[in-house]
This record gives sequence, C-alpha cells and structure tokens, in this order.
Amino acid sequence: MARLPEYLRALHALAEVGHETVSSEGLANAAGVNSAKLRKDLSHLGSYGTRGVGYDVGLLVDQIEFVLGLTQRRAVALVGVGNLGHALAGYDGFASRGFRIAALLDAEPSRVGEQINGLVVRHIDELPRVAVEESISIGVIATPASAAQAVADQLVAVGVTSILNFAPCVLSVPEGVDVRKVDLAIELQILSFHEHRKASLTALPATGGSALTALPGGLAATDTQEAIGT
Amino acid sequence: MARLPEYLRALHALAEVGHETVSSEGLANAAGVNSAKLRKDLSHLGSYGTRGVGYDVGLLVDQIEFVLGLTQRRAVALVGVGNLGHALAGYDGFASRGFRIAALLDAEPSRVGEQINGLVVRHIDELPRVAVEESISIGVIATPASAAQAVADQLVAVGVTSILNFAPCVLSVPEGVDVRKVDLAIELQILSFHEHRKASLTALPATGGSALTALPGGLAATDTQEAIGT
DNA sequence: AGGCGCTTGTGAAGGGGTGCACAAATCGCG
DNA sequence: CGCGATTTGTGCACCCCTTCACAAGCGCCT
Repeated sequence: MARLPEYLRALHALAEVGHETVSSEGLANAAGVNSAKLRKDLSHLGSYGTRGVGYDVGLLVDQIEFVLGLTQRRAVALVGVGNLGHALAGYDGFASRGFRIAALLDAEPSRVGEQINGLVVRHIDELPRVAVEESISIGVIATPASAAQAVADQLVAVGVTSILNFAPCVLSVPEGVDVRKVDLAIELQILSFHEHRKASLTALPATGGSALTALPGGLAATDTQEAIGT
Repeated sequence: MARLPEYLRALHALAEVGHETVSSEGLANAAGVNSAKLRKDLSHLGSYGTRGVGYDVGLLVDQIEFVLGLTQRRAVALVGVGNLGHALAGYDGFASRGFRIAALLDAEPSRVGEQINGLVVRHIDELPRVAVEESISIGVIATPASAAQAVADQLVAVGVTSILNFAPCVLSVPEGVDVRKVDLAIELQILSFHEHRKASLTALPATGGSALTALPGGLAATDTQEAIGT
C-alpha cells in the first residue's frame, strides 16, 4: 500500500547506520507509524520476520522493492519544463530511488533544445518516438493546468498507464490508467486550515468558536502527522 | 477536511466560466469526487445550498475560504533554496491562492544574498528576526533530509506551528505543531507499484500471479484517482 | 394557488482501516 | 534440555468514511 515506500526509505536509512535486523517497533518509529500497523502491513507481503528477533533489513528491502516493482529501473518522461519541471529534472532523489528521467518534453519551441542535467528538451510531438525508444513507464505532468488534459491524452495514447500530475486540475483518463495528483498549493491550504482552527480555539476557549470553526476535530486528520515525538 | 481546497479550486474555475450556481453533481464532477460525498462535506460547514437550485458559487467560495483561513493572506517562509526551493520560490500558484512567500532562507553562505523573484535569500540564523517582521505563519522545508530536523526545530522555536516538509524524512515536532509531508519519489514509487501490479495481472491472468503480487486489490486505493470519465 | 420536477440534506447500511491484546514461535542462557 | 524473555502474526472490536436511498424543501409553470 501507500506506506511501503516510507518503510523502504526508513529501511535504507537503517541499513546505512549498520543495522542488520529491526524490530517492528524500531522500524515503526523510523517510519512514523504504529508498530501494529507496520506488522499488519508487512504480513500482507508474507512472513519475513523472525519472532523474538525482528526483520532482516536486507531481505525486507529486497521484498518491498520487488512488490513496488523497483527491481527494474523505470523510465520517466517529464512533460513541461517550466519552473517546476526544471526542478524535477534536476532532482536527484529520483535517480537514487530507482527512477530514471529518460526524456524532457515541452510544447514551447523556445524551450526545445535546452539542455538540463545532461538531457536535451525535445518537442512534445516527438513523444510517440521517445516513448518507444526509452520504453517510458511513467509520465509526469508539470505543465500549466490549461495544457494538462491534452498532455495526459497524449501520454495515454502512447501507452503510458501511470501519470503523476502536478497541474492543479482533475484529469480524465480511461480505465486502467492511474493518476496521482500533487498540488503544492492545496498542501498549504490544508495547513492554513489547521492554523485557522488552532487560532480560533485558543482565541475563544470558552465558547468554542463560531459554528463554522467548531467542526469535528477528526476532520483535520487526513494524512497529517501531528505531534510525533518531541 | 482535505477536500475543501479541491472544491475551492473547482469553484474558482466555474466562476471564471460564468456560473453563478452549481449543483452538487456539477461541482462533484469538477472536483473529481462523488456527489453524495460532496454534499455531506458541505453540510458540515452549514447549509449554503438551495434545494431545487444548487449552491451559490460566490457564497460558497467565501465560506470555504473563511473555513480554510484564507481571508488573511498568510506569510510563508521557505527554507532551503536548492533545486526544489528555487522552483517553489518562483511558483506563482502560491500567490494566486492566498499565500505570500515572505522570506527565503538558507544555511549555505554562498546562496545568501542571491535574488529570486524579487526576494533576497537570507541566512537561516536570521529566522527569529524574519519571523517577527513578516509574521510568518507557515514554514516550508526544502532542504536535504540531513538538515530538515534542525530546520524544523528552529521553525518551531520561533513559533511556527504549521510545516510543509519536502525532505524525505520523518520530523519530530512537539504537540500542536502540524506537519504535512510531500515526497516526490514516494509518489513515483506508488505509481510503480501500480504498474507492477497491472503488469503481473495481464501477464498471468489465469494463475493470478505470485503470492506477492496477488495482494488484495483494495490495497491500491489510497488517494489515487483511477478511471475518471473518458 | 396548486402541482410537479429538481436538488439538497441526512439516516442507515456497508466496508475498510486502525489499534489493542494475546497466542505462537524463536533465540539465548543456565 | 528446558525455561524465560522477546518479538512476530493475527483475531477482534471499534470507529470513521463512504455510498445509497429517500424525505424535505424550493422554484417554476400552469
């Protein structure tokens, strides 16, 4: 599930420090989750722990990488070499975790030909050829929202079935195509909501605030880590 | 909750096209969610719809912006002006959605003084002064993982209670501080998992694949939009 | 004024994830 | 060889979220 990559990152960190085995609680702390949850997650992959000892770090890394499909180094096509695209093209976190940015594409002729991190920006119309040459497995959209749907359609047309979308819009894709969306402004807005809620609570501790700010507390929880350790 | 910003974005898009009212189903489509879910979400804020008609776009925008605490323009401090930090500093999606990047900070002396998008990079040690001057409300960490915890501690020390963390590590913060994490590599790894699963299923449709790949299907669902429209 | 169609708001059922608590299993030590 | 300490794997209960379905309410047309 979605937590496996986090476990994998924690395992790599533990391996670098020299740990050969980890207890579920140790790994859970490193990944920021509950130990019971971690054990249940890992049990879904099979039994790779030893009771009384813990999990073999190396073995677990291999298993998770296999499940995540990281045994093959996947080729990524990045469409849109604007502000964000530039940063993504130069981000070394991709290479170090099993991905290879195989192509940079843009519709703007003035950007075509530019060289970034050893890769030349090509025109989006070359996508069909590039997709075959590099056997593209994942497409990343870093264009303005107005262009995102068209780019998605082109990616789907050349057989890409996984898309990471940074454009602030909803994409329509056929069945079988997976889309994950990352909207940086939305993350900030969610934090702003928490700020607003905290401010209302401290300002009006007795009344509990207005009806609008007195929303159920659990409402704030989705995917937010709060108050971990000290 | 976490979907409100998505609704807000969809509402702004509808307003630009000239819609004055929206039905729950119309807005749900624009936001990529179920209409019943949307109605239930909005009902938590109060009754702002008219039966038989729908929701008033302008009114709903105001209400959501109020709940999200966007009536005041929040000041953001961005720490770490590397590859990603540069892109974030230049990203205009923040300004257009209620946020103001008020300060750029970095620990590297060679980067201090650099000007990006009209803002001068200042040294991280100036954080206490900057925080007061600009009344910083949210901190964004775009440093390497090794520096992230120290930066988080400094942010907390100057009173920041909301942090957006782009570094691939778990942050420890005191109670009352909210942390949201965005890890670009993890997003790709989740897509890779889906790719791997799809590949296994099509390759071995009869047997259903190995035990490892035959994970429960629902396992794939978290936060992923799949097969929306055509 | 009355009826009809459309849309919201919500009760209830269902499903999935979460965390507790404990049995089963393994290792080390006496 | 046996016992205790330790840790995994999991049954169970709980809670929240999601979704369906429908009653209540509003506007429009006759």
